[in-house]
Amino acid sequence: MNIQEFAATLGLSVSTVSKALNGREDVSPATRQRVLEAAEQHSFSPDPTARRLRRQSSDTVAFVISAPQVSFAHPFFLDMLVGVNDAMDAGGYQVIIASARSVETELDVFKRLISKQRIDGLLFGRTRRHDERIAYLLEHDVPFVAFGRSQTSDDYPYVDIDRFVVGRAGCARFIAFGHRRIALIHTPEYLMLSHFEHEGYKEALHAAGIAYDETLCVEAAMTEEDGARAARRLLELSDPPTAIVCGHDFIAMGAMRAIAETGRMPGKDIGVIGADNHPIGSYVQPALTTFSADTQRAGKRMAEMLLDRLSGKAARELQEVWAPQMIVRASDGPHRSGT
Amino acid sequence: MNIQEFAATLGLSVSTVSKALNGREDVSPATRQRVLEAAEQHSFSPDPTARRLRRQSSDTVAFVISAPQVSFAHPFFLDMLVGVNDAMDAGGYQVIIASARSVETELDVFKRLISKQRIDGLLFGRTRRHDERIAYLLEHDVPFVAFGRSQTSDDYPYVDIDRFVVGRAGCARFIAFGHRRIALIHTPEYLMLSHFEHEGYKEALHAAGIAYDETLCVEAAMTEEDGARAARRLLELSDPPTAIVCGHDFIAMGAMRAIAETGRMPGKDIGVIGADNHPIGSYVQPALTTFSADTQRAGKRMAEMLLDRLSGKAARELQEVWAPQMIVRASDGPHRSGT
DNA sequence: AGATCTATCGAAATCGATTTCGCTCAAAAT
DNA sequence: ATTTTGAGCGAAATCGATTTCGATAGATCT
Repeated sequence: MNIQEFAATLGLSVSTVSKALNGREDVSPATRQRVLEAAEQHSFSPDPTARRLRRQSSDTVAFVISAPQVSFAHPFFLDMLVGVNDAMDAGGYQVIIASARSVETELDVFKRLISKQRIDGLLFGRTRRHDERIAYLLEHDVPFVAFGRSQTSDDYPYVDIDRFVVGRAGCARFIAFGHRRIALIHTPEYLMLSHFEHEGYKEALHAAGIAYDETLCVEAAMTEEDGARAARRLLELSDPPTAIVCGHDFIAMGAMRAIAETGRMPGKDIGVIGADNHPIGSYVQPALTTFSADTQRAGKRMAEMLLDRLSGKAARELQEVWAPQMIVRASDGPHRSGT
Repeated sequence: MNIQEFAATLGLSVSTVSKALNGREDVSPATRQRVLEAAEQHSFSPDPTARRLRRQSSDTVAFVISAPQVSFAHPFFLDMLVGVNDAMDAGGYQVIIASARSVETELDVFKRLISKQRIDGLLFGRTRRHDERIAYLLEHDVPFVAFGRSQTSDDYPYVDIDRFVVGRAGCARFIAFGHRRIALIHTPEYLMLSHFEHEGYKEALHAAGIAYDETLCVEAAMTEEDGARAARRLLELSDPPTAIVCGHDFIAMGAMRAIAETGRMPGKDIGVIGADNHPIGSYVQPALTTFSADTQRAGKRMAEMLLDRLSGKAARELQEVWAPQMIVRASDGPHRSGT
C-alpha cells in the first residue's frame, strides 16, 4: 500500500497524510490523530526509498573496517559496531559496513562509498599519524567521525582512547615497583596510537629522572608473533630490560612467550603490561595486566557525534579523549633486585 | 550531476544514456562506448536511491545479530559478517546490520526490517529447534538464509556446521582412549546445535556398545560460569565422568576450571573437548582440543545463497552442511586406569 | 454587512532514475 | 520504385513519497 491508496481510504489528500505523518504544523490535531491511528491499524509506513529520493538523503552511514592492520579475532570492532548501530538506529539511520581488504584499495573504498553509494556519513578507526583518509574526507566535505586523533588535522570529530595513559601509567607502575630498565614495544610507527604510547612512556621516565634509552623502544605489529620477535631483540641486549610495556595485548602475549623461552618467568623476572583488554588476557599465565575501555560505548558516542555533525554541529565541539582504565592482574610486578 | 545534465552534455536523451549504462540492447555500440567513456570521465554514476525507487528493490539485505544468547566477545560473528559483506558487495547489495537486544523484541526487529525498511533479504544465525523467526519469514515470503537447520521447517536455505560431528567425534575420541564414563555438557536445549550434539554423542556411545546414561548429560549456557556450574554437577556424581564433551569452548573452559578446583588436572585426570575454536583455547592450560570451521567462508556462502535465492533458485537446492575439523591440542587424552 | 485573517487542506511540482512504446530513417525485399 | 523491416533513439509515464503554494471556509474585526 502506498500513500495514495492510504490517503484514499481516509478520504484525505496525500499531502495532508504526509504532513500528518511527518508532524507538520498545518494539520488539525483531529485529522492528525485519525491519520496516525489509521496508519497503525493498516500498518502503513511510507516507503523509505521514495522518501529518501525526495529528501535527498540516504539515511545511511558506513562503518569501514580496515582489514590489513587489525585482527578480526579482536572483539573490539564488533563491540564498537554494535554501539554504533544502536545509536544510529535510534537516530533513524542505517549502518552499512564496508571492508577494505588491502591498504592500496582502502581509499578507493571511501571514494566509492561517497560517489556511488551516496552515503551521508562515515565512521572508521585506527587513525594514522598521517592519514590520507581524513585528508580526503575533509577536502570533500564528507561528514565523518574517526576513532582516534591524527596529525593530519585537528578539525574533525573523534573519540579517542588515550594511549598516552597506557605509556605513562604502564611505565610509571613499573618505576614505582623499583624497575629502572623499562622497555616499550609500541604499535607500528605510522599509527597514531604508537605516537602517544611513546610520548607517555617518555613522560613517565622523565618524571622519574630516568634517562631515555632508545634501544629499549622497538616496534611490533599487533600480533603475537611480532611481539615475540620484538621481545627477543630486547632480551638479547647486553643490559636487557626488567619490564616491558606493550602497546597491545597480542604483543604482550608474544613478549611473555619470548620471555618464557629464555627460561625466565614473565611477571616475575620480567614484568609485562599490555593494552586493549583482550579477553584472552585473563586466561594466560600469568594473567595479563592491561588497559581497558568501553568500546561499545565509544561506538555509541561516535555515532551520536556523527548525528550531531549531520545536524550542523561544529567539529571542534565533537572531540573526546577518554582515559583507559588499568586492569591489574598478575603480569606486572616488583623488581627483583637479586637478578 | 544527474542523468539529465549528463545526457545533455552528450547531446543524447536520458533514455539512451540510461540504456547504455545498463547494458540494454537497443543502443548502438558506438554510442554506448561514448556514454561509458563520458561517465568515466565526468565520474557520473546514477543515483542509487532513484534507481531503487524505480526498480522497486532496496538492494539491501540485513544481517541480524541476536544479542541474548551469544557473547560478542566471540570473533565468530564479525568473521561471518565480513564474509557476508564481501559476497554481497560483489553482488551489488548493501548489508545493514540489525541487533536484537532481547528475545522479546527479537521478532519485532524482523518485522520492522521487513515492513518499515523494505529490505530484500535477511541473514541470521543460531537457529533454534522451534524457530519462530523462520516460521514468520516463510509465512511472509521473505527471502533469507540462516546459519543452521531447524525443526520448524526444512524448506529454507541454510549453511550449517554439523554439530553432530562434534558430539560423535568428540565422544568417539574419548572412547578410543579407553574412557567409558563420558559426559556431555551441551548448549541450551532450545538451540538446534544442542540437538545435534546430543544425537552425535549418543551415536558414538551406541557404536561402542556403551549404555546411555542421562545423568551424564547436562545443559549449560555458552558462558564459562555456566560451564563451570554444569561441570561441578557432574563431578559431584557418585560415579563421575572421566571425560567431558562440551558444546562450546566457553563451556569447556568453565569445565576445566571446575575440574581444577576439585584438585584434579583437566586433560590428565579428566579429558575435555570444546567446540567453535575460540582463539582463547590455544592459550589456556592445557590447550583446548576443539572443533573448527571457516566462519568467514560460511558467511560468504550464505550471502551467495541469498543472491541465488533472490534470483529465484529453489530453497532445497541451497542447503549445505559442513563438517567441522577437530583441532587436537592437549585437553583430551587417554583414560588413566589408575584413578 | 463587508472586509480581513487564519487555520486547514489539496493540487501539482519535484526528487532522479528506468522502461515502455512510438517514431525516424536507412537498408533490404518485392 | 515502392513497401517492409528493424536498428537506434527519444518522449513521456512511472516509482512513492515531500513540499510549495494556492484555495476555501469559518472566525474575527471594523
